[in-house]
Amino acid sequence: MKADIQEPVAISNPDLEAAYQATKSALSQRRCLILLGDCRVEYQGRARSVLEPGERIVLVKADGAVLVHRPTGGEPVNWQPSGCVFRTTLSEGALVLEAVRRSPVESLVIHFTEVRVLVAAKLVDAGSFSLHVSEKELQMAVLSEPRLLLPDLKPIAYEKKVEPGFIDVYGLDSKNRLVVAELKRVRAGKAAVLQLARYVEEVRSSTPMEVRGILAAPKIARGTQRMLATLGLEFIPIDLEKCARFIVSGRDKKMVEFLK
Amino acid sequence: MKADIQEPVAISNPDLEAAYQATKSALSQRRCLILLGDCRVEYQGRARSVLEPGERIVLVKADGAVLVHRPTGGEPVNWQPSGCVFRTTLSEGALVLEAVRRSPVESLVIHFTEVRVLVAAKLVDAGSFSLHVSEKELQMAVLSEPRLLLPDLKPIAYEKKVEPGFIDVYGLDSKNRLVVAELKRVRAGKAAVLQLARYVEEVRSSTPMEVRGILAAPKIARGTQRMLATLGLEFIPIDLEKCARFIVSGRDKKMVEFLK
DNA sequence: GAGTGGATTTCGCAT
DNA sequence: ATGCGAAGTCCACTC
Repeated sequence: MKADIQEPVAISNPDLEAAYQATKSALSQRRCLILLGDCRVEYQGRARSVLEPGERIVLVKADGAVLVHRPTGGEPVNWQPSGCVFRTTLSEGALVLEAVRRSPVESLVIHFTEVRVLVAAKLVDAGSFSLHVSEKELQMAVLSEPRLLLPDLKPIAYEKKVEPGFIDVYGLDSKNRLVVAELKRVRAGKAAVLQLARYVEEVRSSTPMEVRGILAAPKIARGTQRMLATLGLEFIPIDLEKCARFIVSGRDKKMVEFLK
Repeated sequence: MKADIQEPVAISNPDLEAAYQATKSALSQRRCLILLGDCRVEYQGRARSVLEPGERIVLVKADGAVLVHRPTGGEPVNWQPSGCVFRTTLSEGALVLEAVRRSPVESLVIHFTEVRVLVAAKLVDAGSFSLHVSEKELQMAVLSEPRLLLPDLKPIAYEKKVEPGFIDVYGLDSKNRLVVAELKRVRAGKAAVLQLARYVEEVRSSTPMEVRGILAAPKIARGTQRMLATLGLEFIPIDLEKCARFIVSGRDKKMVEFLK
């Protein structure tokens, strides 16, 4: 039946010949393919690796991305980014799947000696994905509602370039002190403090104005509080929940772009 | 049959009740679980995300890691690291899989309205994984064969602690100049130059000896060459292929450990 | 448990 | 293309 080609295929314990045919069919039709079984994996490219035989889950996606997953751990042990070219062969009692890509040249070769489950399916996925309160969105929220950071903050610029890097938020407070703020959406650590310190030092050396260095984050790592004080910087805790209410959309982002 | 419990299970188009039972069974037995079907995903924790309905592949590993993969792209759209606690429910005509973890508190909720394929299997994977020519192995290769870096290098120490961090390779050349080398297995960028500069500055300030700062990498980023010259540092291109021939095994690593 | 640094990081954005 | 910084980074290792 022709319609079956579009239906998901799930085969338990196929022999290698059947797995080979199903794999070639799935790859040529750009369907997603899942192979579960005993395999050996070699990678050569930016680095080199060998994964000795064992049971893994191999996922080949519609765009040619490949993932080899062991039974544990969140990350694939081997992978290949999308856009691979495939070669499937049956040789010496093994199903060999080779995924090669250019730029950089790298190849992933998977030898299956046994396939326990094979799944092939054309997936339809048009659902939108939205991630909220990213660092960028936090920045936008603060720029559109500066009181989230300081009640009397007037932003002048954002991502202002200074020698060590970019100042997240740059502005003035009601006492005409320059405000140099570093925003972190997660707990601020030593690195954030040092980053801020470099910005503040640079700004202070370039103006006679008083400069406030502000580290704004949900919380601060233990022990870094003292470092902040030593460097004459301030920590301001921010409420991500509250900031989330002021996240600005793409269109509204343009409203603060003139600050740049 | 009891033996079947250990065999991989692959079910096509199960109704939600069957999928629910199989999912609970797989999770309680800590088997790997693959669900392919139409789902909606919500994440809340360090950030927040919503993934509207569509067909995806959900992978739950034996250690409680969760991956939600769309039909394309190498990375999961949503995930949860290992060590999650699960709750599976059937509610309002949907199979709901909730994965929660502490520290940080975050939850991933997957609502399946349709399961097209379910696979559950206990995977046995004892195969070793070895990645060659890692930064560590490059370091070991250079320590065991210093001429890979300089024809006249005599290593004194490695990972030598100085204030800014650890010096990859520390030694002397035939003219009794101190050598401070920073190794990179990929193209060296500005960061590597600055890192090396800090080490060299520190060493120079602590000795009257002449100090050579050497950045060793397959190649160097455009524009950083000049920075190197300005800072009085050297760039030495290294051949990873050649280094690979001198990669030392775990046992041999002990041979250079006295340098530490 | 938290802190540090590497990664076949990947990804996105600006140059 | 390249460079630079962020990431729900993840991950391993140290303290």
